[in-house]
Amino acid sequence: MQTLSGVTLAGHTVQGGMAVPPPHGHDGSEGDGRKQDIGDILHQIMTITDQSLDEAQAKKHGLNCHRMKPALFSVLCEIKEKTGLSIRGAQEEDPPDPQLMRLDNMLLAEGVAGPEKGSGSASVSAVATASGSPTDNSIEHSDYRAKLSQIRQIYHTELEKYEQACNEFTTHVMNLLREQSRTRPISPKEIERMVSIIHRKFSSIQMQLKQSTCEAVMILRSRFLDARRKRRNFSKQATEILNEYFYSHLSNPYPSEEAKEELAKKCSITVSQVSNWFGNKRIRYKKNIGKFQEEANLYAAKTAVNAAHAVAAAVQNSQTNSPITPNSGSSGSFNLPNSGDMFMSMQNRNGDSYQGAQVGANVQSQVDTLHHVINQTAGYNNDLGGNSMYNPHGLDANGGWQDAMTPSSVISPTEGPGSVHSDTSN
DNA sequence: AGCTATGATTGAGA
DNA sequence: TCTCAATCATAGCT
Repeated sequence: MQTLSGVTLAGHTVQGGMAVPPPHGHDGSEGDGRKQDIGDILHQIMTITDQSLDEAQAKKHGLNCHRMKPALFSVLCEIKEKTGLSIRGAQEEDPPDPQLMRLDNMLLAEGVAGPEKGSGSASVSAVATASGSPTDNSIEHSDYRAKLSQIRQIYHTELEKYEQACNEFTTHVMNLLREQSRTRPISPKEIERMVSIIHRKFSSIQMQLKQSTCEAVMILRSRFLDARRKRRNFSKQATEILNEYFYSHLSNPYPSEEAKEELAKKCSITVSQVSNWFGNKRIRYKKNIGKFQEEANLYAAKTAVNAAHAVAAAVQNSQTNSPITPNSGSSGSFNLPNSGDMFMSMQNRNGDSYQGAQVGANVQSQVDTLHHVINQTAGYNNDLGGNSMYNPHGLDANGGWQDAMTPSSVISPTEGPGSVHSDTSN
């Protein structure tokens, strides 16, 4: 309990020239009695600490019920306001902290703060766009998303905890101060100020939380980008699968979205990696066809052997009058002879499949084509120079792929396994 | 260490 | 949004 030296309660004059009007009543005859009352209250307040709790409680009650108590308290509150506490008054209206604003903006941009943005947060799409495949559902992206949402979750949980704690503490302090205001002069303004101090303290804790969240996001992001930048050669099997597709679709080496997905699955790589691979392959093949000649022949021969096996099986099937189609058993696989450029497809341009009675005719056509391919392959064996065998006819004079209809994205629905190309017909 | 092959990135263009 | 072309960065080989 603080003593208020220099306060003259008689006439309500305060040291320093401050004059406080009497709370109520203007009658001079009441002055002495009131003076007596106030002196009494002050005395009781000053000696309250010397007494036991029970006694103090009783005194407190007595004081609370004292008729002069409201007047005295309002005077004391005003004195407090106008002396020490008022000095800080002006400084307490803080402008928003620029650092906090920066952090808030950053968290918002990263998709940590603010409303949830579905599967693709702002940063994920930013990173994805930088990588050149915004719609790619690659392992890295889902991994990044998962980790980001983890950070987001932790951030929000912690924030909620802090806010809850802050509210609880504020309520507690306010109740305490209101309670105390019955025994000591505490103005509502003072309570307000105390609340704002509490809020400031909690917001500084929140700032730490925001700062570490930002750091976590930055680290995650840089790790994610580093992992992508780090180059690792694909497995031999993966390269083989990609090359097989490339050389069997040499007239139009633009896999459809579906084909890319399938290749990605088969090679255990991402769709964007497949796109990168084909992009690189097309450009490098075009730049130096001679260098790739041998590779091309190799894969042509390989495809032919696969074709032989498949057609043999198909012939056997048609002989036993089975209603099976050449596609059955491995539909969707681009390794099938009828999925590559070498062979006639079971599917026409509109994407409609030939059925039933047509099977025999198609098998015959495949056998014919196979003869052609096998003849060529034999030519390769007899002529190791080989340059005449694999004709890069897909390329036009301008370096573009001649019947490269439209890049995959446009034609893809009818492309994919079973589209018609003419690599072997020329 | 130097070289080549190859996966990834970037910017322009359609 | 996709592709091309140039380029970067690294793996793997000699």
